[in-house]
Amino acid sequence: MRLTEKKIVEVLRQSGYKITPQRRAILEVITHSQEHLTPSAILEKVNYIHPGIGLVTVYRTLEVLSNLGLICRMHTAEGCHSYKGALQEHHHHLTCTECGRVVEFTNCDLGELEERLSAQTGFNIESHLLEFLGRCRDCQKAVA
Amino acid sequence: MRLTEKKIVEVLRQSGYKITPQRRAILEVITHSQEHLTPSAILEKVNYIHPGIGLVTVYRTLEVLSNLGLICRMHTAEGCHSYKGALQEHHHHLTCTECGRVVEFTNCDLGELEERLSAQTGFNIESHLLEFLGRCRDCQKAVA
DNA sequence: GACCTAAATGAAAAAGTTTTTCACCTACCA
DNA sequence: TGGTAGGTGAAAAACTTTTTCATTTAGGTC
Ligand SMILES: [Zn+2]
Ligand SMILES: [Zn+2]
Ligand SMILES: [Zn+2]
Ligand SMILES: [Zn+2]
Repeated sequence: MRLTEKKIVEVLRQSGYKITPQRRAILEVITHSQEHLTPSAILEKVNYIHPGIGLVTVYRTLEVLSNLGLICRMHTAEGCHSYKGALQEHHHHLTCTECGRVVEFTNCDLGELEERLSAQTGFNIESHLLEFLGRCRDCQKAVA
Repeated sequence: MRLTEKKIVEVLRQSGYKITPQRRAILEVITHSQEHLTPSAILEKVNYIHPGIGLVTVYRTLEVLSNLGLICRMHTAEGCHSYKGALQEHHHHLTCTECGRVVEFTNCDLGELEERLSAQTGFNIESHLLEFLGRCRDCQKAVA
């Protein structure tokens, strides 16, 4: 079940955040939309409800909601760029969130899941994005 | 095996691209680095080898290399922002590259792969990113 | 080696996104 | 009904990415 506006407001209040008309407008847009929206797209929709709201407020609200896990932040195919020499084979990355070290792995085994999803949704799946995040051995030691 | 600078140059030439000193410098940086690098980070390193090279050239070269599949473009944890109301459960997305429609799924089954990677690399894996891209039923029809 | 041309480059400007700053405002609690 | 911590908007700053255009150059041809 998707979180309702009411539930989100409740969590915000419990976490000590104020419920402003701006935040309500942003919540209304997000909870009523099926698609993923960029901050500017959210602003555009919010302005129908609450003209004059600033993009800054959208950014700030999204950050709060995101930190509380109340909205989900998605990685768009374009937009975040970091590059590395390519392996010839299909592969993915395991990245250390502490030091940035990257390990590659080639056996992603997503075929079965992909088939299941394809059958369930009717999508013709063309590619996938997979990435693991964690802490490498050294960085684990460093903390201990 | 990672692609060597020599091999990349060969493919570039075969594809009709010119081999300029700027491109060589960029290739040298990318093929000799273990980490993922942002365009600015690449420029910084390139400038040791070839001072005066422009950031624009870096962007242009990365695009060419990326289109030819000679480098790999990675999604960084920050930087690409699109938001949606959250499901309460852990979930991922299947997105239509044509119309943007998004389907959520909750059974990602990555536990086994995660354990294997963890054992192999010593990483303490904290989270993962998974996303499928394809064409939805409607968009498949539209083409046919 | 000199010449030609399509492709590549660099500088500058434009466009777009995200963050910072700061004076003013307001939700919410006592 | 204050008081105050937290929130807002406008403007500016900081970045990233794209576009434009005049100039240069790699690589093929003679
Ligand atoms: Zn590390
Ligand atoms: Zn894979
Ligand atoms: Zn579609
Ligand atoms: Zn998952």
